[in-house]
Amino acid sequence: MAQAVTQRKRRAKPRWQRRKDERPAELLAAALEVFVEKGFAATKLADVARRAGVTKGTVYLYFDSKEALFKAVVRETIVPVIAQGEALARAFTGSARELVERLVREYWRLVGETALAGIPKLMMAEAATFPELTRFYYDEVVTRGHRLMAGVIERGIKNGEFRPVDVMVAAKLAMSPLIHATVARRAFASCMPETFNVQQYLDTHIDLYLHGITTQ
Amino acid sequence: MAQAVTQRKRRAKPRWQRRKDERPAELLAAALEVFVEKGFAATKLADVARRAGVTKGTVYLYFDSKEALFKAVVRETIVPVIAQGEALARAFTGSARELVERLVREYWRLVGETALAGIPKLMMAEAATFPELTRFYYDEVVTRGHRLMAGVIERGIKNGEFRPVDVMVAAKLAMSPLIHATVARRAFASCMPETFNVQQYLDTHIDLYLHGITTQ
Amino acid sequence: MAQAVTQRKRRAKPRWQRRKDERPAELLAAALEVFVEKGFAATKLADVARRAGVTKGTVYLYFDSKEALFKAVVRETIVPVIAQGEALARAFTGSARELVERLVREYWRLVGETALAGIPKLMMAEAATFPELTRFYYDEVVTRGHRLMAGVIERGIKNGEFRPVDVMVAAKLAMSPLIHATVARRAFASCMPETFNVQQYLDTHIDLYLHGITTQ
Amino acid sequence: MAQAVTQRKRRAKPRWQRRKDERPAELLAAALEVFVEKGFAATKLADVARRAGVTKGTVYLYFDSKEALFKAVVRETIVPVIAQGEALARAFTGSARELVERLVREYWRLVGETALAGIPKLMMAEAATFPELTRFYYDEVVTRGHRLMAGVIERGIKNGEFRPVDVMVAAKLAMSPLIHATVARRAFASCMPETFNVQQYLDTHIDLYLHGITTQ
DNA sequence: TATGAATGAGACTTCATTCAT
DNA sequence: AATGAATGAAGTCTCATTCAT
Repeated sequence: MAQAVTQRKRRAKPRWQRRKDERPAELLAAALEVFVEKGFAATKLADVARRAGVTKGTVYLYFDSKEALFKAVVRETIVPVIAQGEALARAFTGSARELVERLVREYWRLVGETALAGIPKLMMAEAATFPELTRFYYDEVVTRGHRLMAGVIERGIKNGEFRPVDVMVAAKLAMSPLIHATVARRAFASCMPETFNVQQYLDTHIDLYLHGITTQ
Repeated sequence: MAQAVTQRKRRAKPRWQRRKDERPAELLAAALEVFVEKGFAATKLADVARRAGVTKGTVYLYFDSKEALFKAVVRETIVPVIAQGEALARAFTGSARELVERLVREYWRLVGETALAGIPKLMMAEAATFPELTRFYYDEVVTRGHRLMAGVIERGIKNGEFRPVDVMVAAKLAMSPLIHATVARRAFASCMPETFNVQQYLDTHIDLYLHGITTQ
Repeated sequence: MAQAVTQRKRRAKPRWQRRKDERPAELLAAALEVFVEKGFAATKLADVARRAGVTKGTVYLYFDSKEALFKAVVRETIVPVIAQGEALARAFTGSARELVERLVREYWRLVGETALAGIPKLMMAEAATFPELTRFYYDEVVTRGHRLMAGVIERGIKNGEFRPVDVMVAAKLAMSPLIHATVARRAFASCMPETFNVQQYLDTHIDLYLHGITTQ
Repeated sequence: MAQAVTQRKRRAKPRWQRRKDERPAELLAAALEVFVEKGFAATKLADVARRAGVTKGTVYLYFDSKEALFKAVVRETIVPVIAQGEALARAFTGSARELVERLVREYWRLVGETALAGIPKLMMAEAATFPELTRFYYDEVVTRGHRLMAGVIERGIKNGEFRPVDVMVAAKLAMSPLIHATVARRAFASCMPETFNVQQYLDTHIDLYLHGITTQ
């Protein structure tokens, strides 16, 4: 009998659980989704909380304010991707052409078609509201990304694969169709015909771009 | 009698200027600025009103709601530009190469470096909030713009200037660096080095793009 | 018929009225009552608003914040009383004894038994929360009040009515039973027996105090 | 087996100290400090807990609620002082004059300059919030204190030391400068000049008061 | 036509209280 | 016995919208 009670107690589903360690990541993931969908100002913390499976108050155990949550979303989710790209470039042994193609496809695989795609959209929309965060993002993501690609292009110019061009400008032109597609795909998701084919878009970009930059 | 009325009108010193005709355009211009700067949710109608030189209440004499104002900003400011582009293409007599270049530069002149640059940014940011407006924008601006460029590319393929490619995809690739630059320039205005040179960006885009799509 | 409509329109009681000029004073009066009753932290602005016959939002048209409202309550209601006391003393031509008695009774008439009685209570309770306001109150009310009374006592000493004592200390001792009664009466209103007689308290204080300070 | 248990106990380093007996007093002391400093509504139980060296949850092991804690602070800290005063009076063998002076000085020694000084302040500030507690305090502290002093004065009248006066009123007048000083000293601590001399205030009060009440 | 005072719904944030650990 | 993560009610403050003037 005592045992029965014990068992019932043990089995009884607790109303909530302590998850001190997992909560921040769960909250960040939920916040990313909602911020991307609604924008910063229109996001209600109650929605973020609900999506993370907690209540409003809990958010404040882990983040000081809505603004702090927003900043954490950007700061903590995007930088690792850049690092991955840099590591990829360092380890790569093939031609510059191949590396450009590889980086483009990786960007899409890691950002364009994942939840991270929301980050560029957020920054475009909210940059003016968070100047400090924007500076961080511009330095640690935008510029660093461009430099990564510029390095590859420079290698290609040096070894004769590519025509001589301003490498930073060329890097921006390699990335901008990707970033635009990332942002626009989310914005116009409901409008796009089923026939729109991202892979074809990527393939054609790579084709035209490499065709355009290659010697001869 | 008519004279009496006239006299009364003339005598009465109006407390406010009647500007029934000019007001809407002034309000739309002010609203565009503020919406672009702050986003829809963070925009205060009082700010819009102040920038237009009137007070809150006046906005409601011309627009039913903040949402209606926002929709009007988008609907009434962007469509004319597309029409201009289409007219340009119809009238153009040179090569497809030249027309592509011309359209790119015109986009920048008419949108990229004017107040209209805010519209694409707004749509990226607020698309999810206004599905109906987004559908309108996608059909009447995005798709129509792409079709315009696609027609030019098709012409180039047919007359042997360009390699055979999917014309809608190629059109998107011709435009996306422009649109991305339009949006990003606003977002990162405060971060960009003085050395960033838009003309060089446009020149290089045209150069690489045409180089990439041209036969041979 | 048209006239009937007009009349009905004119008669119809408006849902609210514009009272730009009267509102601040009405709000301050309502706020004083509620702050005194509940204390600063436990006061809800909605209560203040309701008591002033408006809604929450209206309070913010006239005061920046709850804190600003609190400070205004103190700053704008108490100083005039001190000035009145000072004027009284200046104009008085009788003996020091008579003036002490007169000031004591005036304090009670103007503060002790009016809504202003709440101010000393508020300051005792909230001093630690508003250091700057407390400094203001201490300088402009407490000290100024003490100096006023000290001046009278000094006059009494000089003309031989009173024994030589430290005039500031004696002034404080003339006032403290008044202020304490002011504060305690509110706090213990519901506990005090009907038999408690403020006039007797004042009479006895004046009697004992003057008896104590008078020569011989 | 018993040994095994012992060993396990000895080895296990207890995460918390068991202090079932000391805790309540520690919590009451901490609570008194914070309640006095901030007022009831603005006091956070987390602050009280921290000052007592425990955490929020622990408070609830000893007190049912914030309100219960507040009431306990008042009920359990002040009554003993009254009892001390009563004992002092009973045991006193000197003149009424001397006893009045002695009680005044004892009040200051035991309340005015100790942590207990906060209690009167608290009651002034929070009386309206806790009617039942206020009734208790009024009966068991205020009235009892007044009766104590009134008894002494009555003794003085009977044996011819004092003039015939209403003894309860006179008792209140003996105490009110003390209580006011107790409360005001805390409130205006930061404003008071270093030159303010409590002893002189007490001395003068005793001097004037006894001078005023003494026969001839 | 224009104003801006007034409204009131709604969001962020705090914190007393509970309860899983 | 003690902790502190989680809850959720409640309050401050904002701002789109209305309406008396």
